[in-house]
Amino acid sequence: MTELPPQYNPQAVEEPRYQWWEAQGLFQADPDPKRTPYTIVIPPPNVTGILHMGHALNNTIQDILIRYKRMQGFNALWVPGTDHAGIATQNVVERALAKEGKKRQDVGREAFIQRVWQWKEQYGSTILYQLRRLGSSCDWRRTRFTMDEGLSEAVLEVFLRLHKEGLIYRGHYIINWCPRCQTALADEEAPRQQTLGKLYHIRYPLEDRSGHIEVATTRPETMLGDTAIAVHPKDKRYKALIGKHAILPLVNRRLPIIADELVDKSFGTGAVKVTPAHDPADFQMGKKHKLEFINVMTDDAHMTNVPKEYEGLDRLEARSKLIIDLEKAGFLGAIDEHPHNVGHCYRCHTAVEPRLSPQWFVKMKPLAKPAIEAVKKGTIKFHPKRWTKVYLNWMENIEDWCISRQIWWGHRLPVYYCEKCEHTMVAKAAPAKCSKCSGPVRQDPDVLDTWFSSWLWPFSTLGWPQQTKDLEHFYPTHTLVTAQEIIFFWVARMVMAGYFCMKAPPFTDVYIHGTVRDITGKKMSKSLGNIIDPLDIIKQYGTDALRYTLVTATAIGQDLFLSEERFTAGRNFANKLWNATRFVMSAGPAASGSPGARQLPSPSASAGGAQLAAPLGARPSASPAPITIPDRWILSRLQHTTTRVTNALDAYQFNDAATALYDFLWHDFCDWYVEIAKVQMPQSAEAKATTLAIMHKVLETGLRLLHPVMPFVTEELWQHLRPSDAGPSIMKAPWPKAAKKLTDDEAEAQFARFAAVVGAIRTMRAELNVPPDRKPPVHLITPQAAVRQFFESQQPLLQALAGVAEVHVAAQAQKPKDAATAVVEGIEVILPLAGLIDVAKERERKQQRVAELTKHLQQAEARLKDSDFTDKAPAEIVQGARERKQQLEEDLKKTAAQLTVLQAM
RNA sequence: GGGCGGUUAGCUCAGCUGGUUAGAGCGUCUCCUUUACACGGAGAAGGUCGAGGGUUCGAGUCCUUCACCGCCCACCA
Repeated sequence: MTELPPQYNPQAVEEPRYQWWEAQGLFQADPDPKRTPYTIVIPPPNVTGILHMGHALNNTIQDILIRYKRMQGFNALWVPGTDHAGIATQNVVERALAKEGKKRQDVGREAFIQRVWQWKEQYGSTILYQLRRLGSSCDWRRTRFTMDEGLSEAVLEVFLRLHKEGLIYRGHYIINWCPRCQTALADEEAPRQQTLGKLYHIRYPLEDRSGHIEVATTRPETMLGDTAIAVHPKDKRYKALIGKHAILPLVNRRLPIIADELVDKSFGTGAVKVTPAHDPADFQMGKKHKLEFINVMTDDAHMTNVPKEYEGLDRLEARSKLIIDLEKAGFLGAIDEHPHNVGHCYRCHTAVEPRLSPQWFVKMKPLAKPAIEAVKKGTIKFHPKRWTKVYLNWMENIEDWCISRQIWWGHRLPVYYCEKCEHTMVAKAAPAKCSKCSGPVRQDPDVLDTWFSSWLWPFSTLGWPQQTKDLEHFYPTHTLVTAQEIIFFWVARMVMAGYFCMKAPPFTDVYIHGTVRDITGKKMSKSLGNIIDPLDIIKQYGTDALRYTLVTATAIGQDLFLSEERFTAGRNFANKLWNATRFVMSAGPAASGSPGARQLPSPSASAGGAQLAAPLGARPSASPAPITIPDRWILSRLQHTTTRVTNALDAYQFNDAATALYDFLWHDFCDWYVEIAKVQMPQSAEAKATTLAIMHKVLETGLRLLHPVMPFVTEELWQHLRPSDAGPSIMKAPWPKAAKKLTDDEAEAQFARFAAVVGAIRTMRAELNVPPDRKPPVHLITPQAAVRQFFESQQPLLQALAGVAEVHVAAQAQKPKDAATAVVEGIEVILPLAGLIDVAKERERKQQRVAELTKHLQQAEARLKDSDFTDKAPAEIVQGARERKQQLEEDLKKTAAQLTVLQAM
């Protein structure tokens, strides 16, 4: 046993300990039909990712679950991996190319993809190493990547199956187009930014020359692609115009005036120009009303298919010119300032252009059906429950999924076109020639949306489409831990894929945790500069501190607001445990090997309790040592804590589990029991042996319970305390079970009385500024013989913990002079302190106390007088109220008597 | 425009199925270098639980209206 330094140094412990765990193979799990599996698949971080607080929270929670279940004896598997993150990764490499003055088109597709792979090999594991720093106990042998061979096979397989069932089709769709990057962007890749734009009012003459209809637009240049004007069907102002035609200014195209409920009567003029090829809403109207789709912009946002004076102009040049021309021709109305949200390319910040383009889609409605059923039936449960509604609402209104992306990095669509006859073929490998006309074939240039591989993650990582042993044993997985942002993108789609491919749910429980925010409630983000870097925190405070604080900072599913100071709580807790262990170790070994050493006495059924009953172990102890009320109390508290922690973890109430352990280990164990141990141990060899055994047992059990939350410090300390018959690591130590026979209400009640008396004396000492070395005698007055007997037996403890000399226990109160007095739990506490008492001040304090007790007593009496209460409330509540009233009466009587004495002085 | 969450001590938050005198951490104040720990110990101050209404013997907890803060979804051109 080595000497422990007085401060816990996480830096010295964490990395070596982690490497040891990994080297021992403690994270590994293999299929074993004899054991019950518990599986988690990691939400794969982007391969470009670096660890942020969101990851830290997400993975801490998963690790807590996995470590907990592993200790409970489950065959616990946590599958790690990364996501190829199409656009994000392509960007990183494009930026590197840009430094060489090249664009991806300059190097070509093949070479570019080579570069991305090189980048991935070099940097793609960064996030995985960072997850190790966090203590994540993943089975790293099983690390997967969404572009791995096996996972790519799964992607092709599912594409083919969907296609075969008629669930994949090609169609036109309005997408976000970045004219600078020349690619389509998903909505989430084109975040909307508040932009101060202008709202231009333009007058379109009516065909019958009876006047004009005025519309409002933020993008006047799109008018060149207008093919209709729309109004709300119930808009009285325009009702008469529906079915008539207007003339598009400068172009002179004839536009039907249509009615559609999509139009907002209150916006602008209530009439809207319809440009089906350049606006998502207009697109819908275009389809519904069978309008013409005119694309008026090229890939780089220059005008095309327009009158020749505008042909080839940049979109913004065209806008300026149009405004001038409209003005000249008298078509232009008001121009208003108009702040609105415009999508911007997330990497170059260019305003995106909604644009019509051919894309591939998956029909979602048929896939959604079983995914809705599963959640409705409770096969899959959300925690907290409220997300169920969000999920179902989205699923029931699900739209088809656009799965094609115009980038290079990703799974290329297994779609081939004949160069000659344009026949379309879907196949895993390129067909040699067209199946229809034998012409040459080319592959579709697009790749699949990144989610098209991650929706297969729960089974593709276990080997699907092969029928593997892993799949058989570990699927369906159990808990999916994720953030609310990706319920739709990811969670919902995994459920659909699970039923489509496996005919079974991908997981049974979904835990949705909150978003990590800064102290002002903002999301942590680089651009806001409000990041707290988890790796910084790990360096400064240690991984356990980070984990503890994250877990206590959030109730189930609530967002957490972090400031750096909070992490000191976790660091201090780890240090407290460290020192508690130092003390226990220095007090003596747990007498390992000798019979009865680890066999704790259990509480006696007889009153008084200073007597030993049967030991915990199988063999009866040879030399029984007395077991005291505090002994019984701490063991009983341990049982309650075990139950509470277990229940909390089962209910995903991680904060409650962590708090329960903090309270127990810090307050019950360190503040009380360790101090008590210092008194008990010198009393006799037997007392010392028993106290030591209890301290070892309680601390060791507490460390097990805490291990899922704070893995490093608990392992380190457990290695020092480790009973000789335990396994090599706390990771494999069985999860503690609460022992009914050790729960002890009587000892808890007695101890509460004792602690209250100690507290009363301490308060009096503090308030009267009694010097620490002054140890007055104390008088305890109570008519209850059993209580007197108890306090008499606890004299040394009271002396040490309350800082008093002799303890006088009596049934009758004397009239104390020059004494501080208090009443707790019906016990009068009298502390003679000649020379320190300020009678006037004491009197005032006592009066306040009497007033307080009177108020509470009146409340209690009023309550009991109410026959509604006594009749309708449960008997035990009424009984409790009676007892409380009695206690208050007694305390009040005695406090009043003390006041009388003071008043006489 | 829909939906969801929040509003409890100076600050950050717990308080799960309604039941004694509403808790914690941090901060503040007082005392303590007591042989595990000053990343510590002992004690104290500090709250009409956002506002109104309702259900109930009983509401921080359930229902309802409102106010403010925040989030998600949606086609304000």
